[in-house]
Formats: sequence, C-alpha cells, structure tokens
Amino acid sequence: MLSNYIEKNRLRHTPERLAILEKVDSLTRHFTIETLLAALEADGYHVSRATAYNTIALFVNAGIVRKHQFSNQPAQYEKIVDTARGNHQHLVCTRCGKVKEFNDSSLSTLSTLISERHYQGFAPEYFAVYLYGICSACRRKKNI
Amino acid sequence: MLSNYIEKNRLRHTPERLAILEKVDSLTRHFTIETLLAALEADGYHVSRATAYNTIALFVNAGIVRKHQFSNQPAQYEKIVDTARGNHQHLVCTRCGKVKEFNDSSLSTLSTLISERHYQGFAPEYFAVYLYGICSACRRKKNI
DNA sequence: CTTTCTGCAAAAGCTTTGCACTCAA
DNA sequence: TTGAGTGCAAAGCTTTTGCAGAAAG
Repeated sequence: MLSNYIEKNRLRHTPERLAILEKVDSLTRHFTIETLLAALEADGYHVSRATAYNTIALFVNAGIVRKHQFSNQPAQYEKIVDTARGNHQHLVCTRCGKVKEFNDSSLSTLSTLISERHYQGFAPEYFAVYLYGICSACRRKKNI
Repeated sequence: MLSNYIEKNRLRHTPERLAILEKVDSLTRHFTIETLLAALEADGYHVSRATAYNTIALFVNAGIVRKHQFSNQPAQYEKIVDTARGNHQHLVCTRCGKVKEFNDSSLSTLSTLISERHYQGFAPEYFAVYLYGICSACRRKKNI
C-alpha cells in the first residue's frame, strides 16, 4: 500500500503521486515511462519526466511496481498483483522484446522452496524466472 | 565454436576478433565492455569501443557469450561454459549489482522440462533463473 | 579488387541531476 | 514556515552510427 509506505518514510501525498498510482493501477500490461506519460497526457494530466521517474522508483521501493530491463531497451514496469514478491515468471520474446507473464505451478512451488535456501552466504529475497523465445505474433510473421 | 560460426556466416577472421575471444576466454567472472577493453589495454592491445561492441554482439549470436542487463547498469557478459544454452541460474545482489552463477540441480532439471512446453503459442528457446538478494560481502558491510 | 571490418568521433536514447519554484504538512 | 516535491532543461552514460581508411579473402 502506498499510503503506508508514504507515512512510514515521512514522504508527502502529492496529486502527481496519486495520479500516477491510479494510472499504473489501470494499466493491465507492462509499460514504460514513455507510455505512462503518454497515457497521463491523454487524460489531459501533465507530469514531468523527472517526476515520473522519481515516482516509479518510489513505487518500486514500496513494492507496488516491478521493474524489468532487457537488453538496452527502455525499462519496462508492471504493477505487482500477487501477494508474494516472488512467484514471478515471464515469457520474453527475443525478437520483439515483449514481455508476458505466465504461471506454471511446478515453478511457483519450487521458487518458494529455493528462496528459502542460502547459497554461499547469499540471502535470497525474491525469485525471477524468464523464459526466452519467440512469441506467437513474431512466429506468424516468420522472418523479420 | 567461433571459426564454425564465422565460416558459416561468411565473416572474416580478424586479429581483433581473435584477441577478444582469447581475452573473454581468460575471464572467469562476468565482465562489461569497459572491463574487457581495460583488460585488453593492460595487455598493450588496443581495440576500439565500436569493435568491442560489434564483436561481443557477434559472440552473443554465435552462442559464445551471454548478455545480462540489470536495472540500468552497463550490460554484463559471461562466456557460456555449459553445453546447453539454458540451465542458466544466477544470484544477483540487489545492493551492489554483482552477479554470480549458481547451480541447483532441482532447478536445472525443471528448467529443461519447462523449456519443452509451449505457453500461449510462445516457443521457448532458453531459460533464465535469477535469484535476487543480498550478497555475502554486502551483508558484512551491513547498511550502505 | 571487392567487401567487410576497424577506428574515431559524433549522435542517439534513456535516465539522472541542478536549480528555482511550488506546495504539502 | 520549511523542506520535500515538481518541472524544465541540461548533463551523464552506455551504446549505436556514419564514414573514411585498412585489410581479409
């Protein structure tokens, strides 16, 4: 919850933070700072790039949003829906860069298991699984 | 193998490609373009940035090197040691950004299994597992 | 000889930063 | 009132690109 986080860290409630929170919440797919700004702009609500970056970073720290970065594309974000921070499985298209979530129960049970182990003094916090390949759309297009 | 790839694609054997190949092969840890260039420079061998980027991209396509990108740090690379392209498990420190390989057999067997499935028309090629947390060094330093 | 590769420097693209102004508390 | 937050533009960094010259085949 954002309010919790804001109060715990003695930050401020601002209209920008609220507007961005609502917009993020309404987005069902992955988004970038650019698409987020465009979506806000489409609502006639202007937010500066700096604020967008700041706010999304804040959301990432608050556990509201997750950040992905593939190759050197712009960072992609998604709101976190599942309760646990882990349990986070993605299909990444190596051709067009699109990211989709998927869930394979055998993976999610294993991931919780693994997270509890320690490797060479490494203290795991969360777990990410990426399955790279060609998405259905790109497969239809055959060779780009 | 590089020679195979070069001949198959009608590319050229150049001293730069050979030098970079040897250097990559000698590096046991993950590296960036910058550390790679520095390492070559330390040997008194100068390669331009453009060539380094080109060559490493070529190596990635040839399956010699794997690329990682976390947050917006510079891309990290590693030579591929295991035969299969998948089976690729990493510990990523959320504090210092360091990446370490690890292997958990239960994971590797599962990953091969998963890679054979299809999800929503998505054709998996390889599999990556990232375990995020705090590395032992950062844990010793406590709070940065 | 032809065509690919290299090197340099400039350009591009995403993200961060500096600074003055605004506004939440 | 005061310090955190915002906006703008400039700066920063990694990576890519354009082009001329070098050299592999």
